Amino acid sequence: MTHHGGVNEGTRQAEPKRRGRRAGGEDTKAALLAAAREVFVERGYEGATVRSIAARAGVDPAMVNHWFGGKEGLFVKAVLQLPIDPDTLVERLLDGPPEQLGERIVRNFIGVWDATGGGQFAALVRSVTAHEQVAGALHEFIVRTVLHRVVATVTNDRPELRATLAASQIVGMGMVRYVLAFEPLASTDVDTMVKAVAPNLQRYLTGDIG
Amino acid sequence: MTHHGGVNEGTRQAEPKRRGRRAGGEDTKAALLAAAREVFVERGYEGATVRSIAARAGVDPAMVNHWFGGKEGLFVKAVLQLPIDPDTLVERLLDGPPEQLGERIVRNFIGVWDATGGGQFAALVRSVTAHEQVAGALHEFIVRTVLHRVVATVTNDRPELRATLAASQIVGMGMVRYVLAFEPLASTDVDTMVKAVAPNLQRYLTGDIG
DNA sequence: ACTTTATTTCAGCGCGCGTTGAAAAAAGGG
DNA sequence: CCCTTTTTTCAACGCGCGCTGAAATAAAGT
Repeated sequence: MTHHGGVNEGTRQAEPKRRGRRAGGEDTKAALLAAAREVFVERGYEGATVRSIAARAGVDPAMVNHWFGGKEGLFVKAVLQLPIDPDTLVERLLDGPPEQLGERIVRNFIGVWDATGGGQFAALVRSVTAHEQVAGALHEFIVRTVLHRVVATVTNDRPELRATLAASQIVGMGMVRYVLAFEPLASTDVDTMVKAVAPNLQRYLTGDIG
Repeated sequence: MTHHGGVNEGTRQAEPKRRGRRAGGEDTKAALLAAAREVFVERGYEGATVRSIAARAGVDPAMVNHWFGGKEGLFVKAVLQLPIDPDTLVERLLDGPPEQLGERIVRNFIGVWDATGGGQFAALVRSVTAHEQVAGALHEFIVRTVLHRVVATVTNDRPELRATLAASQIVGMGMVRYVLAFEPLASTDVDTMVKAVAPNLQRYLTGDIG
């Protein structure tokens, strides 16, 4: 992996990497973003090094500074970017009968995060340590801009508590499915998950919670 | 959420530090463990530095190597140690009518982790990145040695799925309460939590999950 | 073809990390 | 009291980190 050494003598025939602009079609920025998502997921913010990300992208570490202003900027662009627009999500969740809200939430949640391979969710969670803003972002997204608005349309009985209760089930599902990967839940298909989880979610949203 | 718990040795005076053995009564090992728990919780494994832990304990960084053989050893002793014996827990959970299993689980879970200030749970979760063994330990503890055995006493309908579903609700509750600290759930009293969560847990354990 | 601009590589700086080994100071036994 | 053992501090090592500035090269503009 790490071949370094200033040996000038011997059988060194491999010519040094060419400098200058890349051939057209190669996208350094995109390669860095993809590699960053992978490495941040695998190793967390502190554990992921700029050098390792650049290496996976097949690119010089200095590119991170050139394109993203540093590790922090790359992190924000790569991980903190949500895979779906909140307004679109709320709209989709409210499109249908209120008594199937739980089902739509489970379906959309799994649909969205499964599409990213779960990596983005894991990255968010694993980054909570490194950046307080991540916990804030999760709260802002999951609770305030989505669940709160959804809950408000179906009841006005302790909407904040109901929203966080629902969040606990959703986050828990994400943790077990994407971060901890407990089987069999991690591999269970969407329909089975819906049948199992949606009723509980529905109860948090509209049922009797004491 | 500036939660300062535990040892109050933080304000060590800038006296001319003398060498050699400490005066009797001071326990360097315990101070390091307490500080380590705090810092690992706050910053994760990679983010927590040996120097910062030692500083908080009011002790020289070299003490980490002397007493625990290094950062890794300190981490294992401080964080990976579970706050309750699994067998005791299972015994307590099974002591009572099966239809109140959900309630007993919620009560014991919150009771145990609240007692540590939630710090230990947060530390476990935040360490999943750094050490694969942590995810394994969580699975071993939550699912295999506790939930599995408990579920097996009440049903033989897909016990593994039921156990992981229950785990998803429990882990989710822990995440929202201790790691993400979403309000109002993070500050909700045990009885209210029981009324809200226990029925859903009960359904995962003994109810119709499709 | 020549100039300009955008992109990339490279060498290396300064810093903080985990760790080490020796020396110093307290405690304990004869 | 001296000698040994235990505990602690200290100075410093080697390493890898994020980041920088200049040089090199490809692409684009005229």
